Amino acid sequence: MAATTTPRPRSPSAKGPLAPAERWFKARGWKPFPFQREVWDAYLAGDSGLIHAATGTGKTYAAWMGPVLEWMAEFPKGAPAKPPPPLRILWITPLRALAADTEAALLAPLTELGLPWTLQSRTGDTSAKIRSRQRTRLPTALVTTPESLALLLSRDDARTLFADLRAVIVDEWHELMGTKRGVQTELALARLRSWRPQMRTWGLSATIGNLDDAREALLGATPGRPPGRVVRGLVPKNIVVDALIPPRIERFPWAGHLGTQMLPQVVDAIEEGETAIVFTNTRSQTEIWYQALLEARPDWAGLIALHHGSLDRAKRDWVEDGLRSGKLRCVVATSSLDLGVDFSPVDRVLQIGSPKGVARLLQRAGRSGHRPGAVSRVTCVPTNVLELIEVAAARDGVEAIAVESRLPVERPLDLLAQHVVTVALGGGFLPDELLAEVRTTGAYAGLLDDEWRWVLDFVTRGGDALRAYPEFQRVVVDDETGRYLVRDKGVARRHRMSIGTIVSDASIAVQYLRGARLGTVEESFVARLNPGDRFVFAGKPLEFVRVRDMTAWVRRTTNTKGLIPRWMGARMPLSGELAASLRARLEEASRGEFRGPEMQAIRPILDVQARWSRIPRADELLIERVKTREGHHLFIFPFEGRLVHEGLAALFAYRISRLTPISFTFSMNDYGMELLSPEAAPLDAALKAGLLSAHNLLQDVPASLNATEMARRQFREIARVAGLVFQGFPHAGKSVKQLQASSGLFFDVFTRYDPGNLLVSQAHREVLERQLESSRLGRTLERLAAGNVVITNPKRTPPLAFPLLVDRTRNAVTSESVTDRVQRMKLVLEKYADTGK
DNA sequence: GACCTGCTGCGGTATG
Repeated sequence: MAATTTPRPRSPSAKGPLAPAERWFKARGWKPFPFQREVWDAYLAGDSGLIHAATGTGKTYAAWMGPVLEWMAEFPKGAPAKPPPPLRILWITPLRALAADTEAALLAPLTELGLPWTLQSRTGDTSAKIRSRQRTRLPTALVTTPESLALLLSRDDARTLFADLRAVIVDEWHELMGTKRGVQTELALARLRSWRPQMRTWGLSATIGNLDDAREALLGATPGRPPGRVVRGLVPKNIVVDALIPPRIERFPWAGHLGTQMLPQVVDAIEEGETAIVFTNTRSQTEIWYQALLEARPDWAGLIALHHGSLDRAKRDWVEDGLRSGKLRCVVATSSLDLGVDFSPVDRVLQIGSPKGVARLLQRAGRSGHRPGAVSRVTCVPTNVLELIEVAAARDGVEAIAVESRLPVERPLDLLAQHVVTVALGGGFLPDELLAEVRTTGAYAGLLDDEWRWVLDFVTRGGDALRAYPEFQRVVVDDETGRYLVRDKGVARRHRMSIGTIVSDASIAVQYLRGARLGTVEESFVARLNPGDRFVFAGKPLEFVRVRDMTAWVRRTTNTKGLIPRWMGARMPLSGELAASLRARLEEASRGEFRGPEMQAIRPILDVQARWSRIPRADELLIERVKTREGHHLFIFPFEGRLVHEGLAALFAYRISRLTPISFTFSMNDYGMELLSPEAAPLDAALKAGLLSAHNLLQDVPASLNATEMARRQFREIARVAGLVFQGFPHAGKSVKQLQASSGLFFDVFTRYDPGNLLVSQAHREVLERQLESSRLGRTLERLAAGNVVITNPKRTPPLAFPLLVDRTRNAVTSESVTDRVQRMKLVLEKYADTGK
């Protein structure tokens, strides 16, 4: 390169307040991104805000350097080395594993810039040494989880602990927001802000549909607070969504979700890259695919692994290390690998089965190409013909950045009760002051005076029903000062041990007779086993020996043919965004337009659908009437996700049965539902009578299935969070069955003797919102009522309906329970209406 | 053509 005499202009910030950060970046051959400078400037100006950017694009240092620069500006000539400054920065993350990782990443600038700081994660490394040190003094910067933060707030010296706090950074805020863990974080932030009004809050988030809501929830509803920034980092990386196309579509199944027919293509795809993650939707599916891959490629033994939430932590850590170091060629995983440590060597991501949502697919795609500017690619593997449409729809969603929203949780009173006890422990409170503080959170901004009084009564006297039991009088009022306090040592201990909002599923451990724990399976699975039975778990063929102490003892065997455990997890419905894209793709197909390789491939099947019945347009509700030996089937296709269809099926059955006595058997999936009856249902009359009307929703919708029983089950979480049931000491804990039994007892007692109990109404509300997606259900009915109904009478079961037919044989829901549901729905709706929501 | 779906996450006592 020719020498040039032109002097380079000095960077304007070379001497400014950002200089140390610029120097630090330069030393590593980096250059700050404009958004990083923007955040630093905003921080130094005293602003709070939200940064949204993809992972691996420098948002960590965007958030971290603000407080670092502030400190350096305070000591232009160098800070005194000793003693290290007290807690200034709190870094909140939803994952223990992330805490350790973050700690390592943040340490480098501290040492290189010569800051006399201490930095520790309270979680992650749970060694007794760090714990006891933190009991006396906290580090300058602390990486922690929402639960650990709540524990800190329960210390009686909480206020002095945070006396020097300058900044709180909440990592992965999109993950927390929309859950009770997020609300717990909001409450903690409100507490900290009341002590440190100048404190700055920065959130880090992936792209979601409602970033402004996310910022509001994070920054709180304090009157007169500055609006706060939303800083956009490097977001739309190049993301490629493609698919493995079945070689012979006419031989590809019309139903099913395993997808092992695609094994050869998946093996080829794994071979193309250095390291791959194969995502599946369920835990049992990872076990099945792991075995299948091993069978296809025995030479991959030791090079492939599996990862899901029921595997022992040690095993998962081993897998994550193998992925990070590049020792593993392929890991089959559930969303347990969605978040967390950065696996830079991963260059191939496959998704088996429906992606379910745009955000979810983006998250998974982002696990590859984990460097700024790199291309992220995800390859979808259909497990049945119809999923090809979902792939095309998901790509549309990714291209249009039609990412799902995370809706904030509104005033959960179980968590408020927990928080009130935490604060009573952490120095005590005066009711009016705490109420004002709680109302500065987004979640409780609309908290009613009555609700607040009810919560106070609940923690001090146990509410109306438990008045007679001293153990529920957890908080007492000091006669002289009027402060609410916890005096009882046992109450304090039990409370600290049950802080948090996560309620575990029923499970029992699986362990070698002499040796390592493998993970956990459900009690119901073990109950089916006899000694000597074989099953495959954690990728290992095992022989069941016996159950003792909540542990299933096993020994190794060689025969890989055996049962595979199944876990009853939540049912993820197709997201509203993806469902809309799906309807749009069908609409195109109905006009004879087949864009892209997936739609081209599925064309023969959709031709069958069109010949036998019809391909519905986006504004059409397709209803297929089919008569078989089994009876009269109605197949109805709103394309709104399984949960909504569950509610709709119950509603439709109820409305039809009001016209004529008739009983139905149901099945549903993400596309629609089947109502099967021995006689033909009076469909036309029902439509005329308002089958699809959203009008009488509040009277007609039981909002559904076995609502009381569902609420009763939901109450387990509420009872746990509110502190009604104590889980017991670690390792000697109560079984989940016991917990379910005692929380069920509370539910029954409250329902009968304490009709005003607000936790019971909360259980009903949570069932409606979470398990039945009632607001989406209402919107769906409005959409259906505004569109056209198209009824066809196919001779045979067409492709769209076929999976419903298969599904029903698996788990039939009879309309016996519908009658019960309908009876109960009025109760539910009255309660729902009572809460004013 | 008659065919196996159901995720993730945290925290904690006591020690004669």
